[in-house]
Amino acid sequence: MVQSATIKDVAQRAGCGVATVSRVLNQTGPASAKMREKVMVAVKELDFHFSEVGRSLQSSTTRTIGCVVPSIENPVYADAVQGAQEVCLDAGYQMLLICTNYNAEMETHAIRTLISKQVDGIILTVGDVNNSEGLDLLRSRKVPYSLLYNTAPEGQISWAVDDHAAAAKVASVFHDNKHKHTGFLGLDFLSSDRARQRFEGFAEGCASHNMTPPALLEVDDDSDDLTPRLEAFLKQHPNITGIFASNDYRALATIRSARQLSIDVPRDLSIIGFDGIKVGQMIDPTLATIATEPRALGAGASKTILSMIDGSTPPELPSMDQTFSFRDGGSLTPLVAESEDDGKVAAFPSSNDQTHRQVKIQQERPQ
Amino acid sequence: MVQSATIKDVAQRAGCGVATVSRVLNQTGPASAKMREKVMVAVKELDFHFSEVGRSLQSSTTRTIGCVVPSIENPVYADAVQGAQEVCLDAGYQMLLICTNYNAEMETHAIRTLISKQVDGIILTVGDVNNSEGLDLLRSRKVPYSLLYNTAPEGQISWAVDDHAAAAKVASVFHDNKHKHTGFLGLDFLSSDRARQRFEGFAEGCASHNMTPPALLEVDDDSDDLTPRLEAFLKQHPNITGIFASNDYRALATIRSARQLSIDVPRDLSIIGFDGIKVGQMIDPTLATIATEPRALGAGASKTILSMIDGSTPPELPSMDQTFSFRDGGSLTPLVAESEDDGKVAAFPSSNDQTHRQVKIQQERPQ
DNA sequence: ATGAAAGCGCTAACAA
DNA sequence: TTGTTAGCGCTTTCAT
Repeated sequence: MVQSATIKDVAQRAGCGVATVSRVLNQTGPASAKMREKVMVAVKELDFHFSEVGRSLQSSTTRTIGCVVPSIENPVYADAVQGAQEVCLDAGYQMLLICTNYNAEMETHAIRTLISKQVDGIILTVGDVNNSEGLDLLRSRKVPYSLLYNTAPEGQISWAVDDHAAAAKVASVFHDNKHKHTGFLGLDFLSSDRARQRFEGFAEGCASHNMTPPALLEVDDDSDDLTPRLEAFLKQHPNITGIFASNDYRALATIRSARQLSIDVPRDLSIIGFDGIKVGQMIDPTLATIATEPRALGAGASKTILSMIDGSTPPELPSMDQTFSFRDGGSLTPLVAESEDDGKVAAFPSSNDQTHRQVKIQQERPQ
Repeated sequence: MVQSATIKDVAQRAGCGVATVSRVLNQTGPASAKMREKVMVAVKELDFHFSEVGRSLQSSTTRTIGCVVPSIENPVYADAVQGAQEVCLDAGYQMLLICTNYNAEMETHAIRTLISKQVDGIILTVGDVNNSEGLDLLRSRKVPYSLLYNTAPEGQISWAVDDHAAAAKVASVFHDNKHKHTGFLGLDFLSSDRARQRFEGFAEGCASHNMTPPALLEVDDDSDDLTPRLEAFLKQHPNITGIFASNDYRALATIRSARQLSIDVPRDLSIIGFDGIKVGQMIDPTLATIATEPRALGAGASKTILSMIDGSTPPELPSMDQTFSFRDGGSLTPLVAESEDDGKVAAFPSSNDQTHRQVKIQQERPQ
């Protein structure tokens, strides 16, 4: 890497002191027209640009924002980071990105690194908001930070989907469509804040609509073959008519597995996903889901950070129910109950015989 | 942001000079056991960490790699960046990410910025390899860089899919499945290197298999409603039996549009996509596509950069045909030709009447 | 209006 | 073995 021209080179070439060059270029002090001219010429000739490193050392500001997320292979984070990055760039900041792969140690290390690099602020998603070494570090160092996709602990700012409310909304949608017996498909839901919020919100929503408590289908790993698990699950809970999958990929996987089991979606089983990924609307049936706006959340987090840095008034967080919306899709269909005696009788035949299942439902359908 | 302890503070506390602290911490010179001890204690007490900014100024190295890609909303780039980032992190480097939104000005600006920040190397995808201001800049400044997803100009290194060969492979797959009349669906294909490569490779592949030259369906924008365009296209080219979409999203959109036109995929029309996104295998029909490995490419680009920086032997580029593989899927079906007289007669009924189309094909199918 | 010089945190050459 | 100091590129007093 060839040595770039420094301010000294410019000064020399322009025949003046470095201070003059600095003043001219930064418009931070007086300068005669001829000096300005000479400096500008020298700058052009040398194609001079300030070294941000020198600047940073002197100003103890780096115009860099750190961003720590689990993985941008997850499009939710990718989009959020993209949104955050754009806002930073517009404000003349660059973004240092570190992905932690859902690893707590990496998380702490990443934050340490970013502090060492003296980023002016950090946007981050942590594994556990209530127990994060990195977060403690940030607080003790008074580094501005803004949480992203974490449930905000009291008094803190987090740009996140209200998982609890969104999941409750799913329950209410199922209820509106006459589904009474539902299941929740989640991954690792006991160790992840977000998954737990979704399950609890869903369960509470079901309860408040007098639906049966959702049955839980927990998968260990997304690479698992879902089909046998789903089969066993449906055998065990034969009257389930709707499944809430904790994200869209798992919803798609569920549809696929159902198909392999000759269970038609939505005729025999309704599915609702979470996130609102783009492909959900490009497939058949389209995916009913909770649509979220990762870009907007990322952008918001950036705006919060920038306002903390320059002391301007922070952007307002969206109200809880603005962080998501239900998006209808072909994977959800209203259920026409066979009998309605007090809701005690299953709205769905309890036989697990697929043929029967299909036939019954076909009968139930409007046409 | 509270002021962190500096090396001076540590020296003071340990009762020694700054050089000693530096030597101890960097293990870069002699130090008595007791001095080492005193320093370590002071470091612990102050929770001292080096300021990378100070270090960078002095060493003119930042342990930072710049990464410039169009957009990480495109999962291909997101995955590549993730792969690149992981390799950097493992080597103790951080990554500055700038997305250009497919904008050439942004691209140049991004590169200038990264140079100002004195990144030690840059991984980048440019719009036009043969005419890039940013690339010129990098060359004149002798900044190590590695191209990603660009067709490598002679003598340069680029971690990319061989679009031309991959597209030719698609033609040969169509041929193996007895398709003779095909179409190419592309976006902005004349101004983008990659799209052009894919079209040309496909066209050449068709030619070499004595298929008719592919008909071109160019869309202006992914948000376009494809359905009417596809309808007009198929009306104009009634004997087309297979479409190669220039990426998987467009392939999915094509399937959806076909469905709206009562054209069954793959019965009436086979579709092959490009990229190999995850959802391609989760939907029905599964998507036949060119599978690529963005992570591996990103990781490779990082390794190249790192080797340029430390002067070690660079990783070997994968051979052209290792950069992709054809992945079969339900969206492609073999065609059973109606007549085979010298391949001059369409393998597909030329009527554009959908019903007829379906009926004809149903007759043709094995069962 | 301009320049000389101090100092940001660090490393490395040189002295002791 | 240890400390002093120059200097990396820049901004900012403080003289002039």
